[in-house]
Amino acid sequence: MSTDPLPFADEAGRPTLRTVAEMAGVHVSTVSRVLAPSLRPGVRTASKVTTERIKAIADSLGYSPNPIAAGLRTSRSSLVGVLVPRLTDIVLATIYEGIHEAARGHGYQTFVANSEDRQPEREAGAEMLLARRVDGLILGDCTLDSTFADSLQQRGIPFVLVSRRSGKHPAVVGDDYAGGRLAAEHLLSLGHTDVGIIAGEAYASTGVDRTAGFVDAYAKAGINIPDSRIVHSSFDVIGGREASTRLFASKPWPTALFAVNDFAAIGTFGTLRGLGLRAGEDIAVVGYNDTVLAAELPVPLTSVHSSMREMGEKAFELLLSRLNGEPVVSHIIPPTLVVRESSAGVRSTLCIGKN
Amino acid sequence: MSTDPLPFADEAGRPTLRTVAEMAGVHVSTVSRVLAPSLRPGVRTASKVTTERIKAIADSLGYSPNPIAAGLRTSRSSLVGVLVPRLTDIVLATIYEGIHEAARGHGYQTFVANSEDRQPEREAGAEMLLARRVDGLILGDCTLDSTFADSLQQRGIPFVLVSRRSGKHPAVVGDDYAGGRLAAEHLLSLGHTDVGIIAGEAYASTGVDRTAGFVDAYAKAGINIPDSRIVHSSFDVIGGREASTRLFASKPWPTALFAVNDFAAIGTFGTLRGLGLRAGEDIAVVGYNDTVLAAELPVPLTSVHSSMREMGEKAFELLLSRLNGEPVVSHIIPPTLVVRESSAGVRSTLCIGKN
DNA sequence: GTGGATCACGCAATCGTTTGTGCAAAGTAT
DNA sequence: ATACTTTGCACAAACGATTGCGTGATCCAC
Repeated sequence: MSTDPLPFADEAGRPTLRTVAEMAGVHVSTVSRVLAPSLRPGVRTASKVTTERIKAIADSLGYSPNPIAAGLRTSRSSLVGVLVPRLTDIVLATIYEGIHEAARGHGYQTFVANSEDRQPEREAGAEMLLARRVDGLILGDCTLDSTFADSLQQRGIPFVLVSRRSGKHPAVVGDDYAGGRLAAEHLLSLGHTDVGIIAGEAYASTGVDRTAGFVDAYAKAGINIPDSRIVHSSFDVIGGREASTRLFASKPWPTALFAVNDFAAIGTFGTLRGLGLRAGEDIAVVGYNDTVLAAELPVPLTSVHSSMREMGEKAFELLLSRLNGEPVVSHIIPPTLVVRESSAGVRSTLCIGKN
Repeated sequence: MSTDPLPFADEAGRPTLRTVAEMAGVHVSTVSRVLAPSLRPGVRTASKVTTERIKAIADSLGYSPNPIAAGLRTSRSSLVGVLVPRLTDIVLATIYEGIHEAARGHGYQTFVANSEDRQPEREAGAEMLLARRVDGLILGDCTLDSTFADSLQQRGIPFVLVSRRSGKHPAVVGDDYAGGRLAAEHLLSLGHTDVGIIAGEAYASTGVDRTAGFVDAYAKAGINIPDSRIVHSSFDVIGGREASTRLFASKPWPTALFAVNDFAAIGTFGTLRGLGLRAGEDIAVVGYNDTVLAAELPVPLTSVHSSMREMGEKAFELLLSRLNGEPVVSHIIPPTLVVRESSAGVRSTLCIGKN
């Protein structure tokens, strides 16, 4: 079944550069130059005929270069590290898939670590990735207040941010402010003057900017949203449930809800139901991210669509530019509003009657 | 701000073994033996005093070994590759988190690749991971029919399966057959005799076993579930919607639904709603996996709980045993049923009236 | 046909660790 | 004191790839 053991193969029996060189009757350095042509100018290649022969032999042997050995020599790993709060958050998982795909397309692989959105884990995760000698970092868990990104920059580590912005560091984010405004204008057009906001974590630019865009759009329409109508929360179902419970602790109830995250929006459904309110009938609910679930819920959820996959892809490309020493410019992806039944027909007057 | 450049540091300015050796006035080999003590018998270590001194210097320098260089020498990478259909599936993401955590606890890191449940991507992903010289593989996307695992075994590559079983290969899975039976017994106890099954992909043992357990439990109760009531689907919301649409294409309608995946169960909600049926009132719905969403949905979803995180952890431990040459025994995790409103009060008689 | 440029390739050092072997110094037994 | 074991460390050879430099051979112009 198995072929004869190759000469000069590695421990696992894989052909090495030497195997190919020996079979082609040339020196390993020639093989290396043929198989991993340096991009730099002034490097001389082999003749056409030798090149073809070497490539043919490498192909027939199924040679694949040992990235560990190459990495040792070049001190480049073709690896990028990705730090996310958690992969079980579908938003981050989708962004990560985008990063992963773009990286693959450029000969890179990705390494991911969860930070749980906690500083010790964040630092430990980054150090772990750096210990693995990643070429650069993509941070999906940056906080507004933290100096973590600053310290990375001081250390000269190439990185970009994704999803959340922080300071002036290069980042690929959605236009969260505009997204918040879209949600606000939609609810304003339906006549809602008393709205509640499930605002997400106060340290994440996503929630903060979406909330700001929403509040400002209301202000522009002459409506002030009091602080009591803005409740922070985690970006998940539990967070939405808890925040909405607080929002509905006393009357009058708002006639519409804006949650800065679809899962938080889903979390409000339980609360509403407990109060005898039906989303999409008695109260309007708008989420954010337009995750795959939004359209398929029992009550399809109106949501601000952000291209998460694209965000991941762009983030990798931005990091790649940075690694190549090219100028980097932050990228902002415009959102769109997808109106569905959770808000479509819920005009404010209907709700006011209920209260 | 920054300290003086270290002598014999690497390109990025990190201290190397040589830096430590030079400062301690000993040879690098001594430092290596102190800092990375070999487990093998017969290796001689340094004296207590030298050991302490070296460790102190390494600590103060913040030395961290270069895994690339170590990997080149030992041809071990302390890396395990994980192959999943997709990380945006929260079930796999949770399993992956479990793997990741367990790996970290043992000094390993993980590399993940998506296979999209397609054979070419599966092979490409595995080859990529192997090219990166992972020490072993954890496959979360094995199919029942495929010979992929067989071929890996023939090549002598250490691997274990997780979530899905295939052949006799070592695996960590939930007891899907028992889980299907739990769901069936619950619905039987509510008097449902005409049930539909959203069975998942025909190539995945999870869906197949859950369905078999369910069908067999019904058979035991003297009720035969016809093939027309068993519809295959993808393991996501869309799959649930499509499958349920087919199930309800003609009357009589089933009075209960068992979906082998929570997301597929959620997908049925849209269909049911379109037909004027309300899950938890007119029809009973049972899902599988008890994902975080299940409890928080507008209609909380009855679901079979499987410990996905634990599954991931155990899978890593199993792989570790295999890597250490210890005997490996497959592990089966028992499921439990969590009853919620989507089925709790839906007795069959109520539904029959509707039909 | 000679000088110089260019081409095609080999040589050898190197990346940072690990580990088999060698060898003094110290310890132990006689 | 001699012989013999143990201890504590240094030496050097790997691991597989990359790359600056050197060197013969070939080519072109004159």
